[in-house]
Amino acid sequence: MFRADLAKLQSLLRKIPQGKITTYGLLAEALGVPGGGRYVGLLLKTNPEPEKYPCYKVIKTNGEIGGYSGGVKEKIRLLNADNVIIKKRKAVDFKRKIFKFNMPKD
DNA sequence: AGGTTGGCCGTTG
DNA sequence: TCAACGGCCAACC
Repeated sequence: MFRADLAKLQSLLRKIPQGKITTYGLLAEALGVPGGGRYVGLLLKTNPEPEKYPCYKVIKTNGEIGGYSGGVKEKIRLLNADNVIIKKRKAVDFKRKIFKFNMPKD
């Protein structure tokens, strides 16, 4: 289950256009695990392949950066590179940068 | 607006 | 099988 979800996770993350971001909860829903935000974080932290997909685009629902395997500072820097302004470890106007996925029901 | 508490889902030992 | 842990979330103070 772990691997399968991770694969979907990668697929979803790759759909995120530059300048946009998403949240753990949102991803969880897209994965078919509503409320499993923690699960998503777990996936990203245990099987992190930053070279394969932009996991730094994933932030918390309230706009906070959350955490990052490579360090929050790094995450913030990457987000800034994606036109996402971080202020006081929170994303500015993140609400309109959130990318909505198509719920795969499969 | 910021800190704490309990609950969510799934993994791991 | 049980208990503890997470890159979380929402409700409460």
